[in-house]
Amino acid sequence: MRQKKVSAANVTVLERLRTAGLRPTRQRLALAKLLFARGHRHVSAEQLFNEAKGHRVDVSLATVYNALHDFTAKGLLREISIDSSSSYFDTNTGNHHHFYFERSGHLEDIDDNQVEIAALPEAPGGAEISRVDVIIRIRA
Amino acid sequence: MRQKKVSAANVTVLERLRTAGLRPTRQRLALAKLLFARGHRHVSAEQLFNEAKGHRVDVSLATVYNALHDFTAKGLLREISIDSSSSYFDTNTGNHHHFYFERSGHLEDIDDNQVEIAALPEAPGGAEISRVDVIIRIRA
DNA sequence: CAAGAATTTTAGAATCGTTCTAAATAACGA
DNA sequence: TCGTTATTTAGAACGATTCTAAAATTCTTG
Repeated sequence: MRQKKVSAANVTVLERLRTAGLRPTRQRLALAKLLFARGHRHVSAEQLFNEAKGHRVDVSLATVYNALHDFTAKGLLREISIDSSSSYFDTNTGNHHHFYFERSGHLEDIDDNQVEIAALPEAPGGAEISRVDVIIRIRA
Repeated sequence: MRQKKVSAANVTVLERLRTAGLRPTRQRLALAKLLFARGHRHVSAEQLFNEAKGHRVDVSLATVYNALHDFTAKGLLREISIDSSSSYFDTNTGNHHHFYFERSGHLEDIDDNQVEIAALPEAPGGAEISRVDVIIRIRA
């Protein structure tokens, strides 16, 4: 295989994978670069797969699923299921909420500090709350 | 077919269907009775299908799906997609929120007045908010 | 650097929930 | 009752996702 120049983005992504305890394989590096290149994103497996193809990144669909799940398990991504037809993966893993555009299926982040929850019920049996998701559905 | 005694529950359900503009067929009546017999519930299509079988209600799976969607379209049910693996239908159509038990996949209603949202962002472009869902995820 | 162990990738099959099809049946209104 | 319209149905089809088991790659150790 041809030797590839190690760019700054490459190094960063490589370190992120290593730190997360994931072997930085060619496929994971390429997918991580696509995912984390700029700003936060919401992608489905199929979307990422097609994007990879567009960038001449040769990966199988199974690998895209594996990578998305591995990244999620290691906290590099967060999985979102709003529409039952498919799952989305969010590169923003911090506290935040979502606008959901019902017509298009599009998702948009809402910063945590834009939503203020004044009262919440106790979790039954004093169970631990893993997180609170607020989804604002937009009909238009 | 054998003539069936028209019980009070029957009448109520029949009226609900008619009022909603749905023909009260044998199948829809039976499913509606199962759904609305007591308290609020969250059911998947498969669950309702099996429950019907258990009650000697002879319906096809396709009809269960049709009924659930028809009921939802007419406002008798609300559809919820939290776990991407399957959809749930909630007999509680009023304003309320949910506990979601990640381990079991179980859903539990939270009364609207138990959650107080003090601040919400504007919908982009002044779009109309169709509803706000709050999901409290319980890890335990 | 070589060799072995452990992990990852892959194509394609398999699975699962859901929707579609088109024909048979049932409900409605006149 | 009759014709019209809506509903039900079995089974095929579908789309997203997971599984399989073999091949390839990465890591570790010497």
